[in-house]
Amino acid sequence: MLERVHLMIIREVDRQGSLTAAAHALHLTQSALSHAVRKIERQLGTPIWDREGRGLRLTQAGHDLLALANRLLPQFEHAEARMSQYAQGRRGTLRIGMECHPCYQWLRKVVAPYLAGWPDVDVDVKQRFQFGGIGALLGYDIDVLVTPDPLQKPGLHFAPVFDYEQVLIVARTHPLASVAFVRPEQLADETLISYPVDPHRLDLYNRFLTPAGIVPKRHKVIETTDIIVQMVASGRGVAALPLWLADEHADRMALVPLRLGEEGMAKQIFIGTREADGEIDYLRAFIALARQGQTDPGGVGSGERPPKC
Amino acid sequence: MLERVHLMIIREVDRQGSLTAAAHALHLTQSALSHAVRKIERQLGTPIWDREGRGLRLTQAGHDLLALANRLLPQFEHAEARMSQYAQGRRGTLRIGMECHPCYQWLRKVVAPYLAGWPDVDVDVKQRFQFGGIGALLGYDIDVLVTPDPLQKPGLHFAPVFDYEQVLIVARTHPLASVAFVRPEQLADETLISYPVDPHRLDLYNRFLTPAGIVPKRHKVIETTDIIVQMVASGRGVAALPLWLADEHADRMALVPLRLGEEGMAKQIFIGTREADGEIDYLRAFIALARQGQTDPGGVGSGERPPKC
DNA sequence: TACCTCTATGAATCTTTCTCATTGATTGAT
DNA sequence: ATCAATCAATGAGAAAGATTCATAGAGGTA
Repeated sequence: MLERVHLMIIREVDRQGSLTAAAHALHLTQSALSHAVRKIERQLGTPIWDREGRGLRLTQAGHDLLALANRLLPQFEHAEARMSQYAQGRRGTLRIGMECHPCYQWLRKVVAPYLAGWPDVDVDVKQRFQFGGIGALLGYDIDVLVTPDPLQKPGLHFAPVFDYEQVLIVARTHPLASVAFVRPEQLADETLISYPVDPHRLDLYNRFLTPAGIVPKRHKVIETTDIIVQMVASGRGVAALPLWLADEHADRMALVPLRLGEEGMAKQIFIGTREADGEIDYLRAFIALARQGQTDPGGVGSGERPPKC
Repeated sequence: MLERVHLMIIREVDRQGSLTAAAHALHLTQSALSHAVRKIERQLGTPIWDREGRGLRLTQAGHDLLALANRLLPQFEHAEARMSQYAQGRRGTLRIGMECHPCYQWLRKVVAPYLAGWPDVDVDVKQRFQFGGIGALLGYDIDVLVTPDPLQKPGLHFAPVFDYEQVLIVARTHPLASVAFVRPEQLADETLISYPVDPHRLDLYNRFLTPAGIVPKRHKVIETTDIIVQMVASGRGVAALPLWLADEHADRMALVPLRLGEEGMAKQIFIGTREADGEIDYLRAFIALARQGQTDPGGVGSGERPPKC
């Protein structure tokens, strides 16, 4: 029978490149591994590796098993970690996925009181997903997804947590700095700075530039909000940010937030969960706390600013 | 270490309701199971069941593990099945997911030549998905998804396979039978028959009725195309079908296909795969064959009708 | 060719798992 | 209340399985 060990062997051989090295990594002798491999290959009836001289190369079957290992082993590991948390009296870990770069600051304001209110629950935040946030949610890599794209799917549930306005930030010395609002055409000759996200997922394109048939002169990609803000302040480009984030930085930097279009660009952040998890109390509590910010400005975090912004 | 056996035990105890019964189902003695359970609980540091008199009830930790078991065990089983196919010289099983009821007839015309061309590949078709077709694709429950909703996600790839026109079918005796095309208002007093799908996913609502603010008088749900057609022919309601399917039945039944709106309702069917599977030859071949129908009417199936319809 | 490195294999040993036999506890029926 | 039936727990011995040691074979390299 195909066992967890076998998957571990396959994964380790792939990582280390040889049976001998994998054996050491697994704290076994080379002989033990060889025996184990021989046995499982005989049981499955198909080789996992082609022996090429002194080396191995995965067969088609082996590739399948490696993919299986990479999918299943993390789940085993996570389950064990969770069990050991239960063992220590802790409730579990709430794994939060973020598909919304600038929401990080907002999240911190939700997580702080949550950790205080649920001392036996840990929180983990992930930001990179092989199959996107929805995939991570469906694949049980995360328990909660913070995203601007709610995407109704069976088995999932999305709830809005807050509304905000997306604005363009420019340096105070920028020619556009004094306009009442920005038109798409006015960006045709600008350098746009954004997070490293597929442009098709940026609302600045979807809802502003593309409908007007405009493409900015250049598009730079930067990971961190702080650097983006500094780049903009130094006049090297413009960027789209939530108004509340822009305001926070505008205090300290030479920045001006500009309305995108005459009406402004309204956005919403949603929080997604699996319907199957509907009864997990500490998860419900998190969502309740997150949504609370929407209607009760003082409820989340420092209270220095309404979370609705 | 948490092993596959443990998950099997947990699943089986849940299915059978008792350790003793589970033991028999697993071809073990009750004693063996008891020992195994005791050991894994000691290793994990947390009980999996609360002992209630002579019975067991899952703890929170146990529920987690049961969920894990239900997620992982099928994947082990599928992998083993695939290995045994490799062992027999077969290439594997192409698991096709269908999110498009009436496409079934089309699929048969693609599958027939595919099976002939790839004698060492099996085909399996699934139509029910816990997390929807996309979830099934991401969760490796299927390898190919046939769907009208392409839904671009990272890690997935969608390709259009054919276009068709969605029409309304009514009985030949129906008052609407002679109109040039149907307006939304004309359905306000009708009984609509559809497949059992969430109305929000029916384009008849999304693109026709809802924009006009119309709701049909009744909405009946039926599983099989044949029965739907018979119900319509007998004057008990109207239904939306692909034109080519409607035509097929119109030959034999007293049916009339009607254009939906002045322009008609154009639809497209897509075929989705995981990008990671891009190099699997028999999968590429399937997609190639499926798309072929789009441009080469004689290429798929009986040739009695252009697959584009 | 000599040498190094990697995998394969047989036999012995050690570890784990399973069964048997038995006990204690709970439930339902008489 | 007692008896019978059912279920889980446990200890000891048996069976099965995994690991190691020692060694051979094979491919690549200097």
